[in-house]
Amino acid sequence: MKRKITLKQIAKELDVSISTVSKALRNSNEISDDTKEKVQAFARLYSYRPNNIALSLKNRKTKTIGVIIPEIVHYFFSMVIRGIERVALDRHYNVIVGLSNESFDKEVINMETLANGSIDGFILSVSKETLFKQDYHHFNETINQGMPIVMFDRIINEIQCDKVIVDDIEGSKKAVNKLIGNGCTHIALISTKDYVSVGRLRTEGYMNALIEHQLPVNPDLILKVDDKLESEDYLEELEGKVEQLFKENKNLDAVFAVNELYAVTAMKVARKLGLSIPDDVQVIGFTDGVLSRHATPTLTTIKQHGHYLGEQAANLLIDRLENDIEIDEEDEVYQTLVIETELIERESTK
Amino acid sequence: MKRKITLKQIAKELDVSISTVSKALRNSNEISDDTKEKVQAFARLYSYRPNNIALSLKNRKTKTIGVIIPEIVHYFFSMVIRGIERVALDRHYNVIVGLSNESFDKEVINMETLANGSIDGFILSVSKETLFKQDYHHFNETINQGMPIVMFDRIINEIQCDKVIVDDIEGSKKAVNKLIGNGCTHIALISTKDYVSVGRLRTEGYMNALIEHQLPVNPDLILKVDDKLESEDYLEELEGKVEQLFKENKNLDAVFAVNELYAVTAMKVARKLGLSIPDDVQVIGFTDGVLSRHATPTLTTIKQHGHYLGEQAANLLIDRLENDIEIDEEDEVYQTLVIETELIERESTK
DNA sequence: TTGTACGCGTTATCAA
DNA sequence: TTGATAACGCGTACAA
Repeated sequence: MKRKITLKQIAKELDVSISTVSKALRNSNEISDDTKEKVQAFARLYSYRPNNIALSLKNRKTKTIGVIIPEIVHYFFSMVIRGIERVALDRHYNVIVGLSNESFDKEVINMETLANGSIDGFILSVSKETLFKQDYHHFNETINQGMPIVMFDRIINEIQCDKVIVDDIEGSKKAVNKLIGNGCTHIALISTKDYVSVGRLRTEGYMNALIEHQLPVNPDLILKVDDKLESEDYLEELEGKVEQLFKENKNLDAVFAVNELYAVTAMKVARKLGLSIPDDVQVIGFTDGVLSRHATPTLTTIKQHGHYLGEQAANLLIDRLENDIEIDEEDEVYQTLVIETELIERESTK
Repeated sequence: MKRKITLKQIAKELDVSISTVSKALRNSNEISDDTKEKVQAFARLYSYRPNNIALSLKNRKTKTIGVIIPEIVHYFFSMVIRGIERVALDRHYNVIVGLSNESFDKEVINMETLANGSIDGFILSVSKETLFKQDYHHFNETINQGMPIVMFDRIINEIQCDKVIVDDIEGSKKAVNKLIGNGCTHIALISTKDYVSVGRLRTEGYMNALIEHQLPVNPDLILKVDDKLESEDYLEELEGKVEQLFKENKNLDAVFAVNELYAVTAMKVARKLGLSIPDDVQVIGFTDGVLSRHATPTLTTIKQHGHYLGEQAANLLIDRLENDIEIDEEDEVYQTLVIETELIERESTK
């Protein structure tokens, strides 16, 4: 077992100084061709690679991005990570992933451990608990320490940082407009409670579309589900509520759901009640994941382009890290990128 | 913007030496209570935290695990990451994630960048291309440098390292036994090409079960699909092949598929051909993911306990890292943990 | 009780 | 053309 070799060891072996080795390896023309040759050959033989940690310490930058997401077993978030990873690899950055698991405490802990020198900046999506508590001190502290943050999807408007969001309002409008265009007039909404920003925005888009088409906004058609962690019980409860929605609104002719699970559940309930999709009820979901593509019937969805979003977020962060011209003052300019959504039409709509 | 504070700055401010500060903060009884008080108060005020990078360099360990997986948008792999993360957080380790995207080159690059000091050890699942090429030099080199590897799921037997695998053979037997128990006699298998180890093992389990029940192994009932990256075309091709399987084997009364997608596809094709599930055809898949739980009908599956697998892998690695008694010689003892599978019965079987 | 010196691995600067 | 030294931030053995 040949341990990792260092400059010092090479220097000792070849009986030259450490700095000579260092320069020779970087092909400095301070060094004679002879020595360069010798050193490089030896280094190659022992496959020398500079130690990242030492470089990080010296350069005061780690070339590592910290990513904190609420949940990884989730189509959208894992697509975002894929996008971040892709750009990071291209631009020679590493990615450390922390999961908040929707918990405020874990989010804080994860951020604190990473902020102590392990990374150069954060890309994160805020946990539900944090959104609920509205306690944002950890974000502010991180930013105050000079560590940039890029928030995506679940963002906090008041925090001064770069943001990348999905065009939730427009996306929802697209969905509802499609349903209206198909002749639906009693369109139900299945959403989350309002403290989840994306649920709120998608609800807004839903209402905007109705209003713009002079259709009434009927509160009875709006179901806001408590978004607990997924469990068997939860699923039954969800189905129960959706079934109730259908039964109390016999004239319901379409459903717009703010995520895949709600949409698939709506289809399941509709089928159970003997309704045919898309003839009796048309359904559109948000997030174009595996569930939508393989549901029966296949689900029309609003695609968020999570992969692209991740790429944009990573570029935003790395750009800021590398333009380290230290504007320093209060007049930092932050961007908010909006990623367009796309309507993917499948069998659940006409 | 108050930049991260260091021992040096505290020392300067309080007009004491760096080591005094260091000791005071670690509550050394070499230091007077007065000084300790003063230093600690100051440190608290400026929320001093030791720099991880400096510690890593000093201790020659990073307390960071490198995880390389082929794909993140994948139920099983993301569950494994969740498990790894959980243990890592508990045991005060960070997790750097690298995606090989099923590519040999990316796997190599990712490992090389991480191995140069960024991490203490690897947890990884081998990419398909690597399995196909059978080029394992990067694993051997890493291990030779004294960096431990834990392989999971897609492993390589010849490599000397700890391993955690799913009990693929037994799991498949469970599935097929269940189908046989339900009276099925013409059980089709939809699997991947053989170079994917798990596909091969699951095929083996399928055959074992048949043989043990004195049922014939009929090659016509075995479909081995080329496992390309998921694309629209690929899906159509898959459906075509599965449909052909059904049509050429009218007596087919059950399908065992080595993943969710194949299983769901089988159900879709069966439905299209007017076959009822589970009355005409029963279906079982491998991997108990979202797709299975929300398919129609819901899918009976073999659950792999990916979360638990991840936890075990992380514990195995960290145990090895921390028992650094340097056995050094050839007589290292490596373990292979086998994670039991579980049959989750749902609507697609009787 | 406090401070000095050293080393972790690297690079940059300056001296030889 | 080469080498010594300092610095990145920390902890610790040893000296004062």
